[in-house]
Amino acid sequence: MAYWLVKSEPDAFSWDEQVANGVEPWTGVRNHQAKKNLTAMKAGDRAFFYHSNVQRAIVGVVEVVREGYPDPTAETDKWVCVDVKAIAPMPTPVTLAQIKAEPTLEDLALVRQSRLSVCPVSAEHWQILCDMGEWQEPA
DNA sequence: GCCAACGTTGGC
DNA sequence: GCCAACGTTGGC
Repeated sequence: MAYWLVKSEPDAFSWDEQVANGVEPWTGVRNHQAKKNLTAMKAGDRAFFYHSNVQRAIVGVVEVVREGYPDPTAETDKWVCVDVKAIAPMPTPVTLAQIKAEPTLEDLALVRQSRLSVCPVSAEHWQILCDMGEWQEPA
């Protein structure tokens, strides 16, 4: 299983909406590197749900339930989206400031490439971030 | 609101 | 194919 981090501006699409909707298509990616990451996602992969801009924190965890397919919101079929399902919120949201203050996370794609909206997360970094957020696997 | 990073576009 | 101009994203 691979791990990821997906970003959304809460003004456009928030974690609360993700929870309310359950399964939601992750659309609107118009960047080739982000698309590459979306394409590499497998069903069952986990991703952190990150609020950019106003909150700047990891606020929840989602699971990939449908692998890459053409993004219906794109004018051409060259862009890709996946479906993700809300699993649970982070008990303690992990802020960007905390992430930047943690030396073991300095290579995180989120930090190194702040504009990339879909980033891979290594298993080691995933574990560190789960610890920081006091993540508990739902029963 | 400003600015840095980065992607895209278009002239040459 | 290079590079300047411009637009967008996202942190501060």
